Amino acid sequence: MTTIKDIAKVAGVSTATVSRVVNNGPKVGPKTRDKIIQIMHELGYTPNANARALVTRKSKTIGVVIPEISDPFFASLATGVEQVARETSNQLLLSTGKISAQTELEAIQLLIEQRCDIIIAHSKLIADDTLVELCQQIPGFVLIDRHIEAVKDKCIWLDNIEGGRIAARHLLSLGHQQLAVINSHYEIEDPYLRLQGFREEVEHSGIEASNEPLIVKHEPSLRGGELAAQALIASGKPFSAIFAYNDAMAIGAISVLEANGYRVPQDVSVLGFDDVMLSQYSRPKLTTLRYPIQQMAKHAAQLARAMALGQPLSTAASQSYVPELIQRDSVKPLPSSS
Amino acid sequence: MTTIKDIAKVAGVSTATVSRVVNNGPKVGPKTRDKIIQIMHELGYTPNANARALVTRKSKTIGVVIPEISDPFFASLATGVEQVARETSNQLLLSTGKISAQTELEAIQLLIEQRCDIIIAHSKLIADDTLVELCQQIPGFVLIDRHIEAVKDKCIWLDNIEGGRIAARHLLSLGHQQLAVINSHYEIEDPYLRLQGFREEVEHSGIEASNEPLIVKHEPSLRGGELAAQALIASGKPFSAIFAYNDAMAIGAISVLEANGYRVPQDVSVLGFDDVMLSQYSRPKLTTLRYPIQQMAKHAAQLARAMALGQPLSTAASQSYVPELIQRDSVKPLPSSS
DNA sequence: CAACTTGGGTTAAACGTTTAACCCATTAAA
DNA sequence: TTTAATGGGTTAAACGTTTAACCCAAGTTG
Repeated sequence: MTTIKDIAKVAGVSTATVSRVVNNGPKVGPKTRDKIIQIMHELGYTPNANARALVTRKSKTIGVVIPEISDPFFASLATGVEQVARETSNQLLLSTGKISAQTELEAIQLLIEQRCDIIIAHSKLIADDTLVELCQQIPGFVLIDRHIEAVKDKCIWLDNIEGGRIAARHLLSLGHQQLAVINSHYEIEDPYLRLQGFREEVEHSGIEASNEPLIVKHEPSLRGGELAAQALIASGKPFSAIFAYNDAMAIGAISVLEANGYRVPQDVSVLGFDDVMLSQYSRPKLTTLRYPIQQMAKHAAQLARAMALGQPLSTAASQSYVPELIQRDSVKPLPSSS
Repeated sequence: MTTIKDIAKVAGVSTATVSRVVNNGPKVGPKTRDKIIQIMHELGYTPNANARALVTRKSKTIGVVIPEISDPFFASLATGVEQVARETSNQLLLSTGKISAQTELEAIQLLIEQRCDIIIAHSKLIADDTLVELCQQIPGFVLIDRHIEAVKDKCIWLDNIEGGRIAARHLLSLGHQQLAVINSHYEIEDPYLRLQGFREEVEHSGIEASNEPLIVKHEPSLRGGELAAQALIASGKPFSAIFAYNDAMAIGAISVLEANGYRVPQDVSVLGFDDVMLSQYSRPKLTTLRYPIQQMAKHAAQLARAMALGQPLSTAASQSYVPELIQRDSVKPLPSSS
């Protein structure tokens, strides 16, 4: 590949001068500039980002760690980060680590090796201590979807408890009393917190103790939702509304419900979570709680950038987000017949 | 950040020795090795990938260019590439360029600056010549979803014409005669080629000339599908089966059809294209043509890697893929009443 | 006219690695 | 005992940039 030296030789100038025209620097006359540009084109020169990063100690790349690309939720996350990358003319380095704390850590490690100035990590599995250390070591390191009190100004997260509360309040306000929850079976915080908020609100509402919510756990996927709904039906217990862990589970549940003669929302209401694009495509269109992940990701990236630059972020936006109820067609009031 | 020099100083050895333990090289005794590893941990050393790339002239990163991350189709593409990246312990650098030939080219340029050994580009807008040039300049450069005869051994593409034929054959074989096509309105090859194949087969089948397929174009999205279906209905012309440009359009069309009293598939059959995850989630589950994009992306990445390494790919797999008919519930035979 | 400034450069060090070319003890083989 | 091989290192150049520190000629000022 052509280097700056080749150009310099041909143009009969020093590499410093060539470097200056590449970077639109000062100290080079218009004549020389034109000549060099000309030669650069002829020789098909492309600057070497590695050499640059090495000497300037900044890589112009922003790294993202997510479990996987195909999940639309994480794709939204990446898109949010990509937007700020574009705005700040940075590159996007994407690292995935889905399986274990080990692979998540490796994914982060790779980004550090690349000397990303900015890193947005979505990690559910790595231990708090490790993450705290990373936050402290690397200025531009920010956590998304996770709340660690010790480094909370480097976290952007969703208030899952409040999410659970909002869900419960909505269902209760429509008269539903026989509630069911289809939760994720993963041992991470989110399902627990949502359930906690949900229960809190249910108890709060003075519903009869005998009517404690039915709870069933499965993999947070379409298939998991189907299985969960089957379990719910098989239990023989009555329910008029379901709060699902995410939209995929909600949609899976709906299809099993309908296959079993329940109409949604006439017989059973189903409330989703996340508001991925899917939920608009499903029929009935899904009522759900919007997880503003893309916006959060943008925020995270901006925060990380500010941290990396050492400038505190001016916008005083809260780092904790509250999901928003999106009313579509899968949740309806309980017929007042009872 | 700690460098190899710091380690060397503390350990009282040369940087060469440290470098060797970092890379599991030979020529270092077990005692020294252990000591150095120990020190590396204490000082929290992380190798600098940029410096490495500079001197070895290989970056261990594989670049992908796609229009956007959020589209599930492109997310699948990226996932395919990511799989090979993981298998070959490479990094994934993702560059998006959606709007114009200009931005697509910029996205590629960025990857070249990073000196990616391997680049998989999805480009619909850049002119043939430019791409041919890139293919020739960069050994590990491969095109996906595009077929340029001059560099066809660096292309992986779908046979769109055959896709159109398969669609037509399937619909015709079920007795449908009054056909409609909902196509993408973008001025790229794919919609034309599919339509071409579709028409070919229709003419071939000796259907009456008066029954030429109804054609309507819109943006290839859910919304576009809705609008297209409306246009179809408004035209007043009869149709019993629709071939949609992609699954999103198909689903949009279905919702409008049902809203207008048509039942799918009893009154109208709808055939999608792509088989994104969506199509399993929709109801009725979508009959569609599978675009094996993830597999193609894997293939492209392997091909690119082989090219970069100068080893011709051993597997003699064809570089052109044919979509596969996935039968679900949105297409049914025409009731033989007529 | 001496003393500055300014425009347009050049020189050379530095960034953090890798690696070819050496070097020096030991030990083994002839 | 000489020669050869082997293990365990060191030295120093190179990768492609950027940038601080110089340098010089041609104006400008006072």
